[in-house]
Amino acid sequence: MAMECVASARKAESIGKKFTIKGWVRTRRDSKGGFSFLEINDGSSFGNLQVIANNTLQNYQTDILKIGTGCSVVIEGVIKGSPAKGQETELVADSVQVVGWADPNTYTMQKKGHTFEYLRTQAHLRPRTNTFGAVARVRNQISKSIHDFFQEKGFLYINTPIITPSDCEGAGHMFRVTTLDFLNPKTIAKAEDDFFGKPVFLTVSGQLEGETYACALGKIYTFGPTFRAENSNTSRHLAEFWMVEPEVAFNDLIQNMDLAESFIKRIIRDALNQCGEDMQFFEERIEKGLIQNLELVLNKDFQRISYTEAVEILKNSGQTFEFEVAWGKDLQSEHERYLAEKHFNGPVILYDYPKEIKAFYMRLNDDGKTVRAMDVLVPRIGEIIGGSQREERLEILEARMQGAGLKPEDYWWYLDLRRFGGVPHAGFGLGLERCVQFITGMANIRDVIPYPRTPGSADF
RNA sequence: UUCCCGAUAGCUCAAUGGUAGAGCGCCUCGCUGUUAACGAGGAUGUUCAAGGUUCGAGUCCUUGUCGGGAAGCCA
Repeated sequence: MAMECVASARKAESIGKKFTIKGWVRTRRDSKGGFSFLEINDGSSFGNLQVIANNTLQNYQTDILKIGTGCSVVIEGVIKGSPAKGQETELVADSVQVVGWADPNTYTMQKKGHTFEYLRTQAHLRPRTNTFGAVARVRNQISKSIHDFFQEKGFLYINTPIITPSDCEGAGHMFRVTTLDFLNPKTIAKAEDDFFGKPVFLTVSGQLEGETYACALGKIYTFGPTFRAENSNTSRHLAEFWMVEPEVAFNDLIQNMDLAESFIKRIIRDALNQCGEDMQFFEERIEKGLIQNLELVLNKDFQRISYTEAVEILKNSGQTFEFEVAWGKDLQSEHERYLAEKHFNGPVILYDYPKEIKAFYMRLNDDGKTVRAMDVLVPRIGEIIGGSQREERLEILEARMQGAGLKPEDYWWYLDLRRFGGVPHAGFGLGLERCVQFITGMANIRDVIPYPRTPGSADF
């Protein structure tokens, strides 16, 4: 990393070296001592590089004194130790070239605090702020950790289709993909006339296709965009989000839990180690106690209890919940948060849920009432991972599909995995944006993806 | 989708039914190895939209639009 960027220029080992820095001005402060301070950011680190621009520069009066927040510049100079507090190094400019001006009367990114609500209307410029720069870097690190984690374990990265004729969950609304013009009814004919000759949708999960590759190649993961047309208006839902879905042949639910736990811990460890300055910012300005909470999750063994045990704990908790706790009912957010935040004060994995509240493909237990499902709950977020051991027995799977109102013949290829060389296998899904929320402490999911897509809103 | 809250200067917000305000940002000047710099002065308004009540509406009523919070669904 001998690149000439702000991140390296800020390090003491760069003192004495000649640098060319290309970036955007955050602030300018003039000194009547005969020079100006410029704070430059180029995205390579959270902190800015302080530049000293002396009034002996030929364009000092004509350009430099007019530089404001948002201007792009190319600056050449030598890195020196900074005589004042606040930064280790500074760049003493030999030349300052303004590449692009930013009119301070119309430029919407001001030097000081904007609300996240306002910045959402400026999604194209918000990456120039401290917060969104930090989110982008941490999100990138998480994506890298995801690939590193699985690649180092020998998983294959599989790209499952985004346009699909199958409905993975058997529930939930999907986005229809069509070339038919619904605004012009005269042209509408039949579904067979559509581009693919049948109804197709944007994927809600790559799991089923992922299973086919796991049942051939052993260990795989998918990592791509996912779409849900649910009318969910919350700080934790997007219509378009990114999901990671590992799938491992021959794994059972316990091995699935082990994988999920080490996976989460790897992401946390990398974020703390690789994004220290960004994480410190989130700790100080976004969520107090964030780092301590992450270290708690990193250092604690995840508690593992069955759904049935969880129901008993909640019933005996003495807490009054808005929603009733009863075996057979799904746990509500308040219940999950009580378990992760109050009762265990740390991450919890719940498993063996009633079959009625879980998907058809989860393996039925011998009790006939529960399935090999698991949810990983963490403090502050609640469910961050959901997964299961898959049903590998053909007859039971067919029966459960029919019980869920699905036609087994529509899933002939999925059932073939059970007909030919079938094996136990297990996997889980992690929503990337929820993971970014968990790591950064950002309260609203719309602020951890560059261009959020939510019901009634697809700007930019 | 349900419930609650909100919409006023570029931004964040004030304003008993009676003359439209402040802080920040911006501009000018001053001061300073400054760093959310500081001090003084200045410019800035279709009060979200459409109706209604009233002598008079930013303020009250109705509808709509947009935003936020909580819940449900989930990742």
